[in-house]
Amino acid sequence: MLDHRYRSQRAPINLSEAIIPGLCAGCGARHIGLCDALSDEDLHFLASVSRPLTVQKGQTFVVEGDAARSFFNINYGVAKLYKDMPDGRRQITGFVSAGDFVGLAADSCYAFSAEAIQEVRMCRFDRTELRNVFGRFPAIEQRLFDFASHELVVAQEQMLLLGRKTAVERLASFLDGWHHRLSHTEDSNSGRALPMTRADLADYLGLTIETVSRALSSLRKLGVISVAADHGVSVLQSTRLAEIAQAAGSSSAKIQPMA
Amino acid sequence: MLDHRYRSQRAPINLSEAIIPGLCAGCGARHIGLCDALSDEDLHFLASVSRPLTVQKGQTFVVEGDAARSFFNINYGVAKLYKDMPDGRRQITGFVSAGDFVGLAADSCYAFSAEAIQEVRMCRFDRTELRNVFGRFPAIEQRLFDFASHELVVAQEQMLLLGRKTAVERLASFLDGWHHRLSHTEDSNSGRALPMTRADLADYLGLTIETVSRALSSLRKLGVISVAADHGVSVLQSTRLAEIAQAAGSSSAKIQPMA
DNA sequence: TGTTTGCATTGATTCAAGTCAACTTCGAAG
DNA sequence: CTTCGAAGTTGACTTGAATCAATGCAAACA
Repeated sequence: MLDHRYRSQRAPINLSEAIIPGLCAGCGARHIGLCDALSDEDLHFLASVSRPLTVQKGQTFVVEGDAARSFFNINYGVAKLYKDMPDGRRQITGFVSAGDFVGLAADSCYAFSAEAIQEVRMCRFDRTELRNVFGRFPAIEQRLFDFASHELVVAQEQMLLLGRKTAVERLASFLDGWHHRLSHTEDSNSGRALPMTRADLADYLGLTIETVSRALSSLRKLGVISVAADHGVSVLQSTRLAEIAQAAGSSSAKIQPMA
Repeated sequence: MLDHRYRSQRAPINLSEAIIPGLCAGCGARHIGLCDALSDEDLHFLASVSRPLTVQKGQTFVVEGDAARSFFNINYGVAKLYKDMPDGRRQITGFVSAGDFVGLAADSCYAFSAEAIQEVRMCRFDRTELRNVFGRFPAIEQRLFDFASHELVVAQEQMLLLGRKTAVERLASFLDGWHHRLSHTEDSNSGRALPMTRADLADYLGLTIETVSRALSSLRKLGVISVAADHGVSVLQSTRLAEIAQAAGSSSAKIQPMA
């Protein structure tokens, strides 16, 4: 319900890529919060501080520790953000898709790496121009602020997941969240295969691929989801899934002893 | 080193509490990023949208799910932010102290609860006035944006900790971070007892109190820390502690086989 | 058409952290 | 001074997820 603000904002404008390189055709400027008509001067300015960028599946476009020169706004596709430990352990901190900003969690250097798990198209902004962009388009600053606040809410939710939930609860939480995310995007075909591999899920949920697989089997056996031949996951009972995710119904509704 | 921006900014101004109820005596407006002289009109405005607030140790001042009407800036003391599950499991998402903002991770409702673990003094702002405050003091908006970005970096770091680190690594990471945090605050008496209980540590690190205790014993036996009679923790070898926290030296410098 | 290869699933076993329980210490209350 | 209770430590045992290992399966390829 919250994602709505970030994902399903349809603007009447439809600026071609030829005019504003940084903004994709078809979606215009809606992703970055610009919904009003823009002056020629504004268009020229936007074109000067942003560039379109397409990265292929598997390609890394942000490397943890590199100087944080760019700031991205995703137009199409899904990418994973992650942190690696020297011995190879990896934690995926989030998946980003259309409308999301990438590059907030950065000071002089990026605090994470980013890799496309599908073909990803985005606008790249020069980070040094960010203040200027904000000055000219306060709507973008506000939108970015709201996005950051929302990311913090999501991050706290994820900390609860990683610190306190069981494997099955983690899977249920993720599937529940992804399900909602899809329903707010145009392509609400909830029966689709997930764009990420089991390894990505494991790295996101703080588990191993084997445990992810077993947890999916558990949920399947409970009749809450179904797993297709291509490993795609469909939610059959979304309410039940949400209950498992929040551990509701199991002990929150604990019967009070009479004594 | 990053905390420096948020914690050790000393402004020459020293506005009394009588003039601006929302700003504490002694620190003036530096916490919220106001370092220039303010006009009478500005002072009056600030007084109208903010109020000073003191909460005692153990007192909860933000409840998850409540309407997010206020926004806080901590002046003194330490508070814990946390999320609870219906069956009692708890995850502390962070500890906040002087200079920190509380209330970012909120939409219409707070996404977390907050409880003072020491006496805490803070400024409370009306959230509906936030836009007006930003409009009048762009420095605050910028500071808040920087703070939010930094919180995201910290949150991602914590996700890595909760998802992938061992108990000892988690403790080492926390102690290393707290050690740095202290060194940037005025009272850099690194031999101090931690303000939080073992239970708080456990809820922050996704462990049980017994495991926290055992991990502290491990680090003590390694000679990296010492634990005082009052359970206060002192760092003896900060470099070693940081290495353990990042799992460096164990396998990152793995010797490459000759073959 | 068979082979390879990358994912995914499932089973057997191990292990790090959780659970249960005993004990210590210390400060506050009586 | 004694008692009490909260907080912390340590030990014995259990368990949920990790690890190790085998197998399935379909797309890519020779």
